Amino acid sequence: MKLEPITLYDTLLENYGKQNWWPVDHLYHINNNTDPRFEIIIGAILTQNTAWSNVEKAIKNLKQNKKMDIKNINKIDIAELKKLIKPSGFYNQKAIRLKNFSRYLKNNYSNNIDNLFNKETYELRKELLSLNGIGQETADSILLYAGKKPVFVVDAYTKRICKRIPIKNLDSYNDIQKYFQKKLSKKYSKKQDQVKIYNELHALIVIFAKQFCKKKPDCEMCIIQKKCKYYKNII
DNA sequence: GTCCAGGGCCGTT
DNA sequence: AACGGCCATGGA
Repeated sequence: MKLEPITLYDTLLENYGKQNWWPVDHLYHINNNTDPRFEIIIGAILTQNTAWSNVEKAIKNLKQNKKMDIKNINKIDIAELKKLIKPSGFYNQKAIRLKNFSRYLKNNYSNNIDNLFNKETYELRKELLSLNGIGQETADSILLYAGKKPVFVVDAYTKRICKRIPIKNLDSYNDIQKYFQKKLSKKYSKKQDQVKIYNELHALIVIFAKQFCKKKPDCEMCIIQKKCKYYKNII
């Protein structure tokens, strides 16, 4: 017995509703003209193994200092950048990673983010992965949430529920990603539909796993216990 | 005080 | 290929 990705999606959607990620600060965009894609990319780097509540503090600091823009990240003194993003943790390496990306966008795409996302998706993915500080999840988050590319994001939660529920007994990032994309694209063949469901499902997995399928799971209240082998084994 | 968070890199097997 | 140590803050 296993839970199909599409069934997981339907169940989570029914319980949580649409998430409409990436969680950008909408109030900010009313008062500013910065491209939200910058905020998504910067947030994707800042949230590496970090609680989003801490990332929000760093983002707020960047905004208050008008640095929520790749061009300004490129100009800012790195010591100042470290200070602003400090609440997000791992701030020494993350400052370098933000600098890396900003230099990359300037040198290779003339600071034009449309040029970046006009590139063929898997060519761009390979390129992002070659940057120091951009791994698979960060690259795919950038491609999906900023670039609207049909790429499913796998994270620690996805890996956990894959094994625990189970969905399919897979370990590697690529295998899990391929499996979800194969299953979901069967029902959603159009690119924009895939973007939408990959977007929603990843967001739903995050809130679901935070609430129930934690490292120490809260199975008693879990919304998918009936479909979960792990739950059936512990009762 | 302890645990953990929307990872990734690097060195060692 | 796979694994362990490391990076750091703030909330539960």
